[in-house]
Amino acid sequence: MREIQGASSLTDQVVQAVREAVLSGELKAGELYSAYQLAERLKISRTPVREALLRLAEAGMVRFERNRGFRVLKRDPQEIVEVFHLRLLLEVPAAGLAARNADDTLVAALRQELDAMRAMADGGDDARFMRHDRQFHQLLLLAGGNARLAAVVDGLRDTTTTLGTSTVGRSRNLWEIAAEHEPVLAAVTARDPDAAMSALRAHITHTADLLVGQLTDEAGTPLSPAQAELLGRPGPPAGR
Amino acid sequence: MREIQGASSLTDQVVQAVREAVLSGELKAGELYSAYQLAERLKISRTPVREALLRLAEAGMVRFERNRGFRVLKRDPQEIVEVFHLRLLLEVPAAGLAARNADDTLVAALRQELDAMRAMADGGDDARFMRHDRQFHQLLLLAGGNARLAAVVDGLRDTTTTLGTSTVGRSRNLWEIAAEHEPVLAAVTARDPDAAMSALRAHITHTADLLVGQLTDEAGTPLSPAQAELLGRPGPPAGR
DNA sequence: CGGTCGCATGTAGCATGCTACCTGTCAAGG
DNA sequence: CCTTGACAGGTAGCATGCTACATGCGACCG
Repeated sequence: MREIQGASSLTDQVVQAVREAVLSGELKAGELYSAYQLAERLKISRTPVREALLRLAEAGMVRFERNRGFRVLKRDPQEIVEVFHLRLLLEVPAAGLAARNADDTLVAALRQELDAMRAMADGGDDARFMRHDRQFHQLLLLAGGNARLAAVVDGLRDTTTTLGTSTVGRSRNLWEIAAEHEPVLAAVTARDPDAAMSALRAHITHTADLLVGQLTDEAGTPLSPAQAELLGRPGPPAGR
Repeated sequence: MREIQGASSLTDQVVQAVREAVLSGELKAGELYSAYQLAERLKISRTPVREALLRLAEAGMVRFERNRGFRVLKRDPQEIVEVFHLRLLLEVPAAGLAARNADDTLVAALRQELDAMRAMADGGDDARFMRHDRQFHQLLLLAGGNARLAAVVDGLRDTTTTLGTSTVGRSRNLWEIAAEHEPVLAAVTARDPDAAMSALRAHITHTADLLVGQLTDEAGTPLSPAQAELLGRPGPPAGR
């Protein structure tokens, strides 16, 4: 018996639809929209639309403004920095635990996702690529033994996904990103926690740099020293 | 001009009410309830009740069962371990950053919260004590420079708060808990990141032990080695 | 011509109607 | 006595009605 459950609810579908609309630029950040019109456009009632927006509001993607509408929030560099700081703090140690506890099933599953990522990179299919990327990280995090940690990181990805796909020179980056997962997988295969941690740290840091660069190019405001420190100093300052 | 905004919504009030009801034992974990009846009991319509429950469901406090009702979820040791593992990963480094960046305003604010905690411990006022405890941690985390990190931790506390207040021999523990904050404050005052981190680590670990002990006493199932490892090995294995 | 106020418009938030469906019960049939 | 199946009760999920209110615009007044 399979669980269906997740895909069924109209609310869930709207959440997905709004995410994609923001990604595709159909809904622009900073702009004001109405749940009324959105419901009409989707040919459903206002209730599931509202509930979906409430969920997205809690995730920080939109904000309700009483009697005016809802606003798609802008992502500023500060936010990206914060999200990736969190990801470093959480994913790096989790990868270490995963490498320590790894079994062959995990290694095989990770390999499969990585292969899939490469295939999607060839095809230039951003969306599918991201799905497999995400799945790769999820597998790793779950293997770390903390399901809630995996859930938190998954939520964090939602907030950054809002940015992505500047659709420019993307396919080359896809290959680079896929390549960065290889050392992680190798370390897990070798059951080497330290190597897994540093490989993942490099990967996440690089991803952050790409996104931050993309945003600072647009906005023209460079990163503050304090922001840079969050990304450069993921763990306890370690050195005394 | 002051922002009011937050406290107004009926939905928010219901969220608060349900949290308190779970705490007070009015709503029992594992039991099945209906949004219908809850709305009737609160003398409001079903919509805000439903929206509040949806928010709590996302936070992992309740779960909807289609056409049956919603269930208040049981907290098992595994979950507590996961939450505190996360708190160690997030709060400890944040405390280090806070100590590094601390200014006198922060120190004064922390001192104030700690004093308030002691006063509430004297009065045996659990609820208020927890508010100041929470505020102490929030101040520290925000000083770490990552607002989102602070928000995530705040959410984590929500899920554990569901447990608390076994109301037994509590007042003595309140004093102990307050005392554990003293070294943290001292380290921040001295701008000593390492000391702040180890003090906070000790505090969080101790809190986790108390809660886990409370649960294992009830359930009789001791912690698995894997679970213990999550709490004992907060950061990157460090050595090496 | 500049400033104020009333009003039309549109929205979030709340209340309520409606439907499909899950579950427990109980009676009929083996 | 056990199995089966119709049925009543109750729920989540969705649709829709209703209200207070925030805003922009234009008329009216100074």
